[in-house]
Amino acid sequence: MQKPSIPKGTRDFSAEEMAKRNYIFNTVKEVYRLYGFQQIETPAMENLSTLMGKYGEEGDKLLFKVLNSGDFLSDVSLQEVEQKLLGKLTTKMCEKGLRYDLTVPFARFVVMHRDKISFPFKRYQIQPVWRADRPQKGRYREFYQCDADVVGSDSLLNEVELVQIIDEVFRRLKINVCIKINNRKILSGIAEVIGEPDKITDITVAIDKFEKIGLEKVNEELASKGIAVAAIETLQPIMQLKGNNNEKLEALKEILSTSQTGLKGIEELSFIFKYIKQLNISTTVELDLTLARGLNYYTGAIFEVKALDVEIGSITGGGRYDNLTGVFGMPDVSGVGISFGADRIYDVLNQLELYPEDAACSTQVLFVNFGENETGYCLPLLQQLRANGISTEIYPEAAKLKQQMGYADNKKVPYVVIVGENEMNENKLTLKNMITGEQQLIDKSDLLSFVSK
RNA sequence: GUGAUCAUAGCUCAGUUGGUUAGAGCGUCGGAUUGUGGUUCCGAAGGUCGCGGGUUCGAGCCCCGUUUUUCACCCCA
Repeated sequence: MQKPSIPKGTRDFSAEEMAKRNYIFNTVKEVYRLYGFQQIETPAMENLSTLMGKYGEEGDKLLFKVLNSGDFLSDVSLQEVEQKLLGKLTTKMCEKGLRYDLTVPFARFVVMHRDKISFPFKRYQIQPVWRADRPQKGRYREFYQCDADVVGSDSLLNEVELVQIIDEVFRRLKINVCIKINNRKILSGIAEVIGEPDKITDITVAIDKFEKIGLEKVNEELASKGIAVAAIETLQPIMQLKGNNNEKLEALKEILSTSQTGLKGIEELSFIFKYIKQLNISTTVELDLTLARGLNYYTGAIFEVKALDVEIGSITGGGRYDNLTGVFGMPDVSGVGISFGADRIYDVLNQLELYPEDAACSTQVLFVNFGENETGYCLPLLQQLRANGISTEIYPEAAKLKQQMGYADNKKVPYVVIVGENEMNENKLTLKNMITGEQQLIDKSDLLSFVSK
């Protein structure tokens, strides 16, 4: 006998866990719908050519590849195997891979269906993605993303709406969060001003760690990437800018006065903050210059959401990316989007015990099974309850009553109906309330009113 | 990819310096109670001590390898 197991970094979800997860998905879906987003789905597998090279060198390594069916060695030469030319071998043995995120497949979707899509296109997508990463806290090899993106619109109104969506979702979930916002153009401007415009990626990756590892370590990392000492020094006051959002933006205008790109970024953020102020959004929205986000395709605004009451990484992120579909031959289409990290939100809700009570229970009424005659008497009653929206079941076998009651108890069924010979003769039934333990003999026709409260 | 760490019943975990027949709680099943669950009492089933090799008279315990768990780094949600 072999012990069953599941692959590293994957999870089963129990009935109870699914109830909780669906609570999150449904909340996010409902808010997306309210803002006019439409749902799409794409396949779990994409052609490897669609995925490769879109997530950088690291990303390519983390792609799950799907072995060709049939004779997958047909194109492979002995020499390639002996020399372990892994790159060549995988392209010959695998032509498909599991999706790594929802954004790239979406870009592919837009390009393939551009004839049927009217722009701007607002889509949302809630599906699992896979990464061959080493699992650790809050990190899995299979996890869900809940993306919403607008493509084909440069308007900053989209950014404002996304902030509203974030605010709305977390208000509904009762999680206290802080929305951090920054702009890639400002980061580019900073890189220009300190005289290291080519090192923009290294700089953003380093300062993104500011909150986690502190100023000193960031400086060390910057130095190790070959950033000039003078440049690092110019960077210090910028990283530690104090004050409210407007004060920060004013200070930045001075600092970035020589950078056209930087000033454009400031203008964009000012627009967004202006509307957020008018809309009275209750969540704190903070300009955080150390927010960079690893993904390199962002070109404008970038967002990140942190839970205030739980120590966990970001639970939502997003941003603006110009030229999303360029790699697939459809230039000049800009997109902006966000992604809720459902698995981390799940952990937050669990730790804070914020799930509503009714997320757990399923069956409302269980009918005890005493045999054929009694079943015939009960089935129409089940039908009637179900027609009235009450989830109802009858125990499938005429097992011992003790066992049937135990089943109801385990499943937390609040009402049990007992019908035996006595009840049938009187055209009645016994209704037991499993919470109080009380039971009473009632008229068949009164059942619905008793259990529908 | 780098560095740690864990693995004993379905689950959570004990198990002394290497010493006879590996234990507990929970859960499951049966009974006390053949028409009454959640409480109580009695009883039972359930183990290749992750896997493979080694040291030893003797290994759950020591050594090596491997897989798995968890965690940190890289990167990321």
